[in-house]
Amino acid sequence: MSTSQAADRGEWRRTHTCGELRGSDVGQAVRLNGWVDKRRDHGGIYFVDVRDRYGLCQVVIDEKQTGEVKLGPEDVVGVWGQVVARGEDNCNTNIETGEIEVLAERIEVLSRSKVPPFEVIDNLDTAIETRLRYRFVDLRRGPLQRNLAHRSAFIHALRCAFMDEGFLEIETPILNRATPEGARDYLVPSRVHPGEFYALPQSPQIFKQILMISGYDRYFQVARCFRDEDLRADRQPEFTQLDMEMSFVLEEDVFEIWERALVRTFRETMAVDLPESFPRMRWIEAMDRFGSDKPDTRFGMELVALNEWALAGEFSVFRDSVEGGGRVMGIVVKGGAEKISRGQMKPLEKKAREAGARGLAWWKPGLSGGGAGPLARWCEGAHGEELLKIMGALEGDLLLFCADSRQVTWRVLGELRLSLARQLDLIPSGRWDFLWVTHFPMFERDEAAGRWTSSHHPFTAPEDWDLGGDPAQLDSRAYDLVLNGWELGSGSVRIHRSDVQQKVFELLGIGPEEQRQKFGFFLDALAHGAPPHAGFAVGLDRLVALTVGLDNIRDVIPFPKTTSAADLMCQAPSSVPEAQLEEVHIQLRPEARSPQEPPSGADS
RNA sequence: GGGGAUGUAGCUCAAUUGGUUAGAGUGCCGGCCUGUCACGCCGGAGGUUGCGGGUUCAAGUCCCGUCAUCCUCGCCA
Repeated sequence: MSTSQAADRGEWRRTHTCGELRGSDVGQAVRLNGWVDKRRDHGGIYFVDVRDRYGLCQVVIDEKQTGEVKLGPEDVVGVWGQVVARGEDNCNTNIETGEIEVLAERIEVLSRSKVPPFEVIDNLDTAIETRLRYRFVDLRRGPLQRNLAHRSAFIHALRCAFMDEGFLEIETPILNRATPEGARDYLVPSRVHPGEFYALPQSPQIFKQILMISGYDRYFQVARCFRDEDLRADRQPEFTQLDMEMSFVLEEDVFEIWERALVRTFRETMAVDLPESFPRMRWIEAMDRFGSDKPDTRFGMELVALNEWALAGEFSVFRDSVEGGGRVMGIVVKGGAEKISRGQMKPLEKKAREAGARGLAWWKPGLSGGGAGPLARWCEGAHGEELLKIMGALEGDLLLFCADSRQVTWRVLGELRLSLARQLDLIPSGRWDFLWVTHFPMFERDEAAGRWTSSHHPFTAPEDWDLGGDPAQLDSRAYDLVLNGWELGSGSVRIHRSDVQQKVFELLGIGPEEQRQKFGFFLDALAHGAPPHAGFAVGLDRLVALTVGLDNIRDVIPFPKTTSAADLMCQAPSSVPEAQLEEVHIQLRPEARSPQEPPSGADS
């Protein structure tokens, strides 16, 4: 065996991948390349599994043939040899190439590997920290390779779907102008404009609207977006959207395009048949039935309104809540009387309080009235019977209640519903419950700042173009796509009239001067022939994660960042030499200065 | 910014009330083995117990601080 002779001569072409040889290839002379996986040395006979992203192939080494062979884990090798049948007794049905093996004539090590920090195996329980630090090893593992291959196929199918619908794929700038509102921007200092900064796009929103104004009536893009906000399992500081926009359309047109694209993509990449059309639900209905604007509709346990019943009863907490403009709602946990013990009520109550409730009223109805729980004494006789009827509950169920403002009631019961469903394993698997949520409110009140904010974004069209009446009551033409309780994406019919856009800015407390300064170009564009238009963007990381059964988006992203937005492999972010800062006219504040040493990454 | 969890060998974990030389599995290295495929057998190396400080005769263990990772609330138009 010689090291890198082949490399010196450039003879590293392979005839086959490690995953493709079959019984029908027996007798062929082949050349394989790959990484050394498992080795099984029996003295006179030496088995080596050689791996690439297509699979695994057993190579048999007889050192009388090949000379001495010393292979370490993850060495990159080239193997010349002959495909031979394993014989019935020696077949390995666990791998695709299990009928054959390659009898090595020559082995060359193209590249030696250090012992890897963890094994390249499918079922790995190594800490994510180590995996991210050595992501180049982690990415060799089957699950990651399958996830990224699926992601590639999935995005390809979506891209084809939009191309076939006549959409143009158009790129928009990464270096943008910082805009007020929305998430915190990632900033990039300008060298040629001292003291000025670009912002990375939170989304291509304004550019895609301008593309509509410019007549590109069907646009899409696989767009990277950046938001400098704190991370979650389903949130990375940079993420990918399939972003699109269309002119001369209504909501339904956008929905139908996406339904066709997703049906096709699920069929082509997963052999899953989605329904031709997804249900639509108004925002207010989602909130009243599920306590969430991204309801998981795979299971029931819906919220039940109990105002009338509460007013007919004697329980003053409930009565006062309703009379004070609040509401009383409840949920039924089927069979919950037995499944949720008194001791298990404590964590539920804690959860309710965390969601804003002042307490948690509950009732386990008894056979002949009464039963258990703080509410039992208020549910005796006909009043209790009435409650069971309204809620569709029976003896043996657990009934949970919340009396508060409608926002708190939604939130408390919405969270209890989800938490109980997970705890009691009520969520069926294998379901793809897509849902369009429509008619979001136009504005939300920011009490702390004493102003209105857009609940979607400030370019969203109102239901009423005159924007009359109480801003709190205005519906917008924004919509979300929800899958299994995850918000996959959002969009809206946009404002195409500069007068309406200015009115919305004013309602949001952005005065004429600020409008001119920050959005002048956009208002100008709107005043130069803007077609009515609407659009949507889907978070591909989330969608792809869901389709491979993950609740964390990290493993569908090749190089994800940690919850503190660090890249553990490259150790980004890092400090930079003073000279580089000078070029971009930046002087660090004292508390931001790091020691002279280059950053170690572990202590910044 | 707040809350919670975790941090011991390359990896995954254990270590009694604070008490002897910090152990196991796995991986790695060496030896043996001609049909293994989670190969087997024998042997070996491998530790700043995240970091800093404190309490104590004695700290992996207790206290304070700090860093990192994960989950989460706020935040994410």
